[in-house]
Amino acid sequence: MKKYDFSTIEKKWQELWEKHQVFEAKTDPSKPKYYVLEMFPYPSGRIHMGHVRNYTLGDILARVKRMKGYNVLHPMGWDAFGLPAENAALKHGVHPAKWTYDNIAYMKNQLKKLGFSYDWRRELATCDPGYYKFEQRFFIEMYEKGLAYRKTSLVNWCSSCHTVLANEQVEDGGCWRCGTEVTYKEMEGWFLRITAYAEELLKELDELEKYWPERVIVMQRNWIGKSEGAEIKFFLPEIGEDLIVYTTRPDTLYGATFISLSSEHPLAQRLAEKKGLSQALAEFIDKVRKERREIETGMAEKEGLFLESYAIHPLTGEKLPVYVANFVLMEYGTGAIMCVPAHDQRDFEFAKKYNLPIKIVIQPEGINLNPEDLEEAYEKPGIMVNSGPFTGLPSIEGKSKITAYLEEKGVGRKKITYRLRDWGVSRQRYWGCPIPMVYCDKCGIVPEKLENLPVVLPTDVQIDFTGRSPLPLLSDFVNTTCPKCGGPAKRETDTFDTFMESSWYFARFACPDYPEPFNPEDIHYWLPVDQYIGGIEHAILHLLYARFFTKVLRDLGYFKINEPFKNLLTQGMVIKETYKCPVHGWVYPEEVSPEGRCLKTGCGQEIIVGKFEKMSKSKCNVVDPDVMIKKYGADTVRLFISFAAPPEKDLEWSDHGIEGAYRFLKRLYHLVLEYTEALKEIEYSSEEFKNLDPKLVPLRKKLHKTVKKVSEDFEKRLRFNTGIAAIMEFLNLFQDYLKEIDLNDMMHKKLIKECLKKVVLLISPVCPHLAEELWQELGKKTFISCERFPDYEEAWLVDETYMLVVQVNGKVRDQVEVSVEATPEELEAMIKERQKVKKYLEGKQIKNVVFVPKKLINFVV
RNA sequence: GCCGGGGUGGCGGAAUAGGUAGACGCGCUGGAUUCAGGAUCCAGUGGAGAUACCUCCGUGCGGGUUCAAGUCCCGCCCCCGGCACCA
Repeated sequence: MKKYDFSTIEKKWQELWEKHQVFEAKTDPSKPKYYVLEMFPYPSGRIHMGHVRNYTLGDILARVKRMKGYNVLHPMGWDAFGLPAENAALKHGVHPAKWTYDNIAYMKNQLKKLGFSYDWRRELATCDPGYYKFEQRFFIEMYEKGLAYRKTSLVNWCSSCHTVLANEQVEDGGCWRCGTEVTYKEMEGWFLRITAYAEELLKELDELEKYWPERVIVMQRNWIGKSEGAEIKFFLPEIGEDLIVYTTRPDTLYGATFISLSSEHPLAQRLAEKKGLSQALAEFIDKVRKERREIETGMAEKEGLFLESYAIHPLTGEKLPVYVANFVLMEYGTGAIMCVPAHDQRDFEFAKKYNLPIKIVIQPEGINLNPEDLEEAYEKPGIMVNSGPFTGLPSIEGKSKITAYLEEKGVGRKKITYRLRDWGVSRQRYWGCPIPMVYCDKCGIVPEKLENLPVVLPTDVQIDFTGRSPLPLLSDFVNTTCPKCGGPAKRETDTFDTFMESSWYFARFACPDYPEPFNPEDIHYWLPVDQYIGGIEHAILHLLYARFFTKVLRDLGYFKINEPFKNLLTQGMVIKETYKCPVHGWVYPEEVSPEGRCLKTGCGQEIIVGKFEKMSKSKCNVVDPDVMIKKYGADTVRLFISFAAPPEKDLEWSDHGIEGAYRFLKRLYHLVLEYTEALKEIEYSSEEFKNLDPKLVPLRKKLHKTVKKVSEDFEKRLRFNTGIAAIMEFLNLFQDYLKEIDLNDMMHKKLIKECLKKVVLLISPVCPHLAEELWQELGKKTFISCERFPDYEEAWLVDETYMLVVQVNGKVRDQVEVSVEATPEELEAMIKERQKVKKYLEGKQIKNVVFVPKKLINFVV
C-alpha cells in the first residue's frame, strides 16, 4: 500500500498552484466578488499557531467561496513598521530594514508551506516607500481639511520604548507592548480629529451589529462613550468671568453645594493668582501628576485645594466654594464640574472629607433621605425636592425641563459629550513612516509638497545604544527647504503610530501597484471587505481607526463605502496546558517525567499542571507550526486547527488531537486509493441513480444530506468544526456500507465514485493538497481548487421513512420506523399495540396525544 | 460597581425552529493482528442499579411556563472578557 507521503504531495501542489497562477484575482465586474481578508501579521520572525489558525480560517472560506463561483480576492501583506525591529537592531546590530525583510522572507515561506490560497502578486509591506507615500499624502489632505492638527498635551509616555502612546495603547497602566509603567509628560505632537466622526462611528455600529460580534460592538460603544447632559455657567465674581461646567445630571442642579476644577484648568490658575495661592496650586498640580496612575485607576483618595473663591449658582444666586480636585479630568467635558454630594458618590466622598454641605434634591419614592444620616450618595431617579419651581417633578423629566430653563435664561445649554479623544499619532521612533511636515521660521508649519512625496525614511543610519530615534541627529534629513518660501527649514522627526498603516491597507490590496493611491475601478469593485478575520485584541484600536480612516477617505473622495469590513469574525486564541516546577518555574513538557516530576538536573520536584494559557515562550507552552508541518503535514495542521473548536472560541492545542486528524487523513487517503484503479473510467449522471439498489439508497441520501450540511457550515455559518464532523460521520457510514458493495455491479461502482468524488471536494477547502492529489487519482485533470463545490439533490434529502420517537408523559419509551405517509390516526392505533408502549398505557386514561410530524408522538395519560 | 459572553460525559465540543441530550474527535476498556512494541482494524464507553430484557437519575443551583425545557421566564451561584472617579 502506498504511504500517505504528505511532504511530497504538498510540495507538488504548491508548485503547481504557483506555476498556473491558480489564485490570482482579477477585477471583473461581470462576476460577483468576495473579498476575504485576515489581519496581516507583524513580521516578528516566525509565524505562530495564532497566525496559523487565523489564516486557515480565512483560507477555508476563500476556497469555499471560490468553489461557489465567486471572484475571490484573498491577499496577504506585512505590517512592517514597528518597535521590535529597532530592538532587534539594538540587540543584534542588524539594521531594522534588513531584520524586517529577512523576517518577511522567512514567514512568507512558512505561509506558502501551509498552502494558503493568496494572490501573492498583491503582497505589500507597509515599510515600503511606495506604500507609505500615500499615507503621507492622506495626512497632508487631512491637515488641509483641519482633521490633523498639532497640540501640546499631557501624553502617555513609555520610558522603555522612548515614545508616546495613544490612550488605547495603555493597558492596566502599562505599555501595551512592553508592560512598562506609563508616565505622563507634556509634549507637542500631531493629532487626528477622530472625535469629529464620533457620532457617525457610533451610529453606524447599529448597522454593524448584525454582522459583527456583539462584544466588539459593545467595546466600541463604551470606548466612544457618548453622554447627554448640559453645560451650565457659574459666574466667578473674583475675576468677572463665567465658569462652564458639564453635567449629565442637570436635574440635581439645586443640590450643587460646591464647584471643582481640574488642577490643569486655566481658571484655576487665575483664581489662585488672585488669592496668592499660586505656589499652593503648583504643588497641588505636581502632586496630581505624580499620582495620576492611582487617580486614573480610582485608587487615590479624593483630595482638593480650596481656592478661597466662590461661584454664583445660576438659579439660586448662592455662593458656592470653588476647589481644585484631583479627580476632575481636564480632558473630559469642560474640566470643571458642579458638585452634588447628595447624588454623586465622588462628590459625596469629597464633601465628607472637607465638611461641605450636603443638600438633598431628589427623594426616592417611599423613603425620606436625610443629609445627616446619608451613608452614600443617592444616584438613582426620584422626585425632585428643594428645587424651586421644579419641586415635585420626577427627576427624569427635570433633566430636560431644567436644561430648557437654563437655555431660556442664557446660562446653560444642552450638550453631548464623548469619551473618545483625538488620536495622537506622533511617535518618537525611527522605524516608522515619516510625518511629512516641515517647520519654517518664516512660514511656520508647512506640509511637504505632494510631488515631493514620499518623504523617505533614511536607511543609512546607526541605531544608538540608548534606543532613541536617530532621526533628529541626521542633519541631511532634518535640514530641508521650506516648500512654501524655499528658505531653510527643518523636518518633523517624529514618525507615525503604526496603526496608521493598518488603517487603510485593506484598500491598497485592491490595486497594490497603481501609481495613485487607488484605482477607482478596482476599489469600487472589491471594497468593502466581505469577511474580515482576526484577533479580538484589535476590537477597539485597529478596528476603530480603520473605520475612521474609511470615513475620512470617503470624505476626501477616494471611497464610496462608509464601512471597511462588512462581516467580522474574531477568532479565539490558541492555548495550551502549562507546567510549573516549584523550583524552576515554567518548564517545557519534555522536562516533565511521566510521573509528573521535574527532570531538570537534581530537581525531582512535583510538577504543578497549570491552566491552559495563551501560547508564549515565557510559559514554555508554545508549539512551533514548522515542527507540526514537518511531522504531520500542512493538511493535518489545517484540519486539526479548524476542527478542534468553533472559530470564535479559544482552541486547546492537543498532541493527541492532531494525531487524530492525521489518522483521519491517512484513512481517507488509503480508502480512495483502494478504489481508484477500479473507478478510473467510471462516469455517472444523477438520473442513473433512480434505479439504485434499494439497500444503497440510504447511503446516497446520507451523501446528499452531508453535502448540504457542509455547504451551510462552511459557507454560511462559518462553523468549520461541525462541517468537518459531518464529513467524518459520512465516511464512517460509507465504510460500514463497503461490506454491501459489489464491485462487479456497475451501479455500485458509480455510487462509490460519486461518494469519493464528493467527499474529496468537500474536504478540499480544509485539506487542499491531499484533495488535489486524490482528485488526480480519481482520474481528473483539473485543479480541484478551481472546481465547483458539490451540489446536492433535493429529492435525495427526503426520506420515505423516519424514526418516530414515542413518548408517554414526555418520557421516551420506544422508537418505531414509520412511513412519512402514515396518518397520525394510523400511527396512534399501531403504536398503542406495541409491547413497550402498551405497558405504560395499560389501565390509564389517555388524556391527550401530541403528534409532531416527522419527529415524535407523545401520549399524555 | 457597570456592560457583555459563558457554565453540557474523563477531555475538546455537537444539539441551527421548544421535540430522542452527548454528533464528531480525543482518551479509556476489551478483542484481533504482531516475536514484541508501535501502527492498524473491530467492539464498548454519561452516571447508578440489574448485566437478559430493563429501570431510575442526568445539561451550574432553586423555582416556574409547557404534553415536552440544555433551549423560554423569574431568582441565585460560579467562570471568562471589556470598561471603570468620564461628572
